[in-house]
Amino acid sequence: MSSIKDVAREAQVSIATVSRVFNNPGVVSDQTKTRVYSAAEKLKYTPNFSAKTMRKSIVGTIIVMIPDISNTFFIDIVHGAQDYAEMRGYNILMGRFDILHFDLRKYVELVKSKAADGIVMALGHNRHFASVAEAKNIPIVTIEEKFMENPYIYVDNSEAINKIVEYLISKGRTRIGFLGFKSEKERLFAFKNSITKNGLEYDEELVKKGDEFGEAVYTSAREYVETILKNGKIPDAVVCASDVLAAGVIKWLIKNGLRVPQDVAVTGFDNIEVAELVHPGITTVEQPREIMGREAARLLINKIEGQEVAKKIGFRTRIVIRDSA
Amino acid sequence: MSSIKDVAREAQVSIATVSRVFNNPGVVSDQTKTRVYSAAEKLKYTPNFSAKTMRKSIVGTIIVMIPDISNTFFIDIVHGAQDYAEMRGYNILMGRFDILHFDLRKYVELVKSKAADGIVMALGHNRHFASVAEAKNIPIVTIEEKFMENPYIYVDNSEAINKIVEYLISKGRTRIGFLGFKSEKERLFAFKNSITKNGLEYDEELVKKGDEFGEAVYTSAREYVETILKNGKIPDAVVCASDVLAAGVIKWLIKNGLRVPQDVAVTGFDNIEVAELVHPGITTVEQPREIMGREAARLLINKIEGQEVAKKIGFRTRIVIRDSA
DNA sequence: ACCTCCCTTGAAAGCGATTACATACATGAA
DNA sequence: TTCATGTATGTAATCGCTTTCAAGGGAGGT
Repeated sequence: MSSIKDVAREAQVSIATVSRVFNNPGVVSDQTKTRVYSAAEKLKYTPNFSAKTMRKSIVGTIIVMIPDISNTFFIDIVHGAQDYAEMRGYNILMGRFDILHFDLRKYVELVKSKAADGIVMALGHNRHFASVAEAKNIPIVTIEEKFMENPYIYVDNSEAINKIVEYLISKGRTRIGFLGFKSEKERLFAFKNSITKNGLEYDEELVKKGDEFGEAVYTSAREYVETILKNGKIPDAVVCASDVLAAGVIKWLIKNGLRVPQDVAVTGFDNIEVAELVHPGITTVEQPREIMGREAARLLINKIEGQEVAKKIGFRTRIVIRDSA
Repeated sequence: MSSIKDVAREAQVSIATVSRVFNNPGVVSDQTKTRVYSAAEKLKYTPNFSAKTMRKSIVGTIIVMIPDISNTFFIDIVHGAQDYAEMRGYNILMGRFDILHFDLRKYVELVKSKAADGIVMALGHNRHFASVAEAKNIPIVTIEEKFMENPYIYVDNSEAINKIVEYLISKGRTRIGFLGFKSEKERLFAFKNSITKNGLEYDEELVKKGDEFGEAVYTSAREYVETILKNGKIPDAVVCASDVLAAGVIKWLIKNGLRVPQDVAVTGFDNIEVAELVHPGITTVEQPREIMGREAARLLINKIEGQEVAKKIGFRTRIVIRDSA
C-alpha cells in the first residue's frame, strides 16, 4: 500500500500538501491539485484510517448492540441506525449480546480504546443486565430501555395495548386474555389497566407470562392454548405481547379446531414480517422500528460530536388491522 | 484519556516497558509489572486502538455484508461469522447492500484504508452486482455466490431440490409445480432435472419465477396461486425456492378454499423461523446457516493472516419435515 | 521603489503506540 | 578475579497522517 509519502514524492510536493488536497482542497492551487490527484490515482493511494483517526478525536464508528436472537424486529433497528449513520459518515460495528449472560464490558472497552465512538443498545425486553461502572462517560443511547443516565428511545406501550384492547371491545369481544413476557411488566400492567378501565373483568386464568426469545416462545404459546383448553375457559380474544407469540397461539388454536378470528381473535405486537405471512394475517401494533433506529443513531452521534441531546424520545404506535381480529 | 506516556510516568518506567507489560508480559519482571498495572488502573488507561493498528498490519475487524432485507436467513449467517470472529479476536463491521443497486466500492474502500481487514459477502441469490476492479487484492469470501477468484461457501442446491422432489413423489404426488426466483437459475434447473429424471412431466404452466425480496415476494406467491387457479390446472404439490414464498402460497391456497397438504402439498427452502410458525408448518430444506457464516469467517481470517485457504467449501442440506407436505 | 497582505507551500512537531537495538546489571563458569 | 551469558529496561526510530508555524513570492497601494 502506498502512503502519503509516496504520493508526495510522485507529485513532487510535500506531504502536507497532499494531506491538504484531500482534507482542505480549497487552499491549494488547481495546478498542484491536479498533480496530486493524478499521482494518487497512479499509486492507488487510499488514506490510512488509523493514522487519520489517531490525530482526530472522532473515529467515525458506532456500535449497535442487539440481542443474540434472530428477530427481524432488531434488524430493522440496525437498518435505521445504519442509514442515518452512513449519512453522517459513520460506520456500524455490530455488537451482539447474550440476553441472559450479558457482558457489556467488551464493547465499552472498544469505545475506550477508540475503536468506536459510542454505543446504541436495542434492548427489547431485557432487564437482566447490570450497570457497568466503566460505562460511565462513554456515549450510549438505548432503545426501549433506560440505562443509567443515558438518553433513550421508547414507545408508549400502555397506549398501544389500550388501543388494541379497545379495538377488540369495539368488535364485541368481552373475555380477553393476555400472553406476555416473563421479564417485561409494562405491557401486562397496561393490559390490566385497560381491561378494568373499560369495565371488563380481569381474569388471572386467561393471563400468562411466556418466554421472550428462541424456541421457548413457541412452547409458551402452546402451553397457553393448552391451559385455556384444559380450564375450559376459552377467551374470545387474546392479546399477545409479540407477533411470534401471536402466530404460535393462532397455530395451536387452529390445530385444536378453533377458528381465528371467529371463535378467538388474536392480536400481536411489533408488526414483523410474520404478521403478514401467516394465515390469518395478524392484527398487530406497529412500532416505527427503522425510525427508532435512526433516532437512536442521531442522538448518539450528536452526543459524540458534543451537542446537547434530548433525554428521551418517545414514539407512538399504530394498529395494523388484518384478519386475526 | 490517559496515554501510555502517562502510565509510564506514573509507574516510573519507560513507555517501552508499559507496552511490554500489555503485549509481552513474559519479559518484564514481576515487580515492574505490578507497578505498571496499578498505574494503569489508577489512570484508567486503555491502549489506543488506532495507534496500535497503525504499527500492526492487521486491524482485527472484518466486514460482513448482507442484503438490505430483513430476513433471519442472513442474520444467522452474521451470528455464525460473529461467533467465530470473536474467538479469533476480530470484530464485525456490518455492511449492507441494496440488492438492486449494489455498490461494493464503499466497503472495498474501508478495507483499503485499513478500517477493516476483509469482507464476507452473503449474497443470497443476487446476480446483479458488477465486478469491481478495486476489489482485487483484498481478502473477500462469499457465501452462495462465486465472486471473481475468491473462496466461497455454498450448498448443493441440486441435491436439495432433488431430495424434496423425491420426497413428494414418495408421498404419491405427481403433478408438481415450482415457484422460484427471477434471478436464480440453479434451483429451477435442479427442479427440471429432478422432475424428468424421475419420469414425471415438466409442465411450464406450473412453474413461475417470482421475486426474491421485500413485499414483491407476497405478490409473487399470490400471483402464482391465482394463475394456477385461473388455468384450472391445480398441482398436487408446489416446491418453493424459499420459506417466505411457501408461506405466501399456503396462505393464498387456504384463502381460496384449498387444503394444505391434502389438496396441495407445499415445500419451502431455508428453514427460517416462519417455517415453524405458520400453520401448517412448512416442510423445507435446512441449510446450516450459522456454520456457513462461521466457515466464511474462518476462511477470511485465515486468508487475512496469510494462510492458504480452500477455494470453496460445500455443505449438504437436510430436509425438515413438517405438516405442509 | 518599498511595504503590506494574501496565496501557496514546506518544514517539523506530534498523535500513541511497537520494536529493533543498546545498555546495565546480575549470575555462573573458568 | 574475569569474562561470557542472560535478564530487565531504556532509547529512539517508525508507522501515516494532520496541523501549526514560517517563509517565499506576487499583487496592489503609496
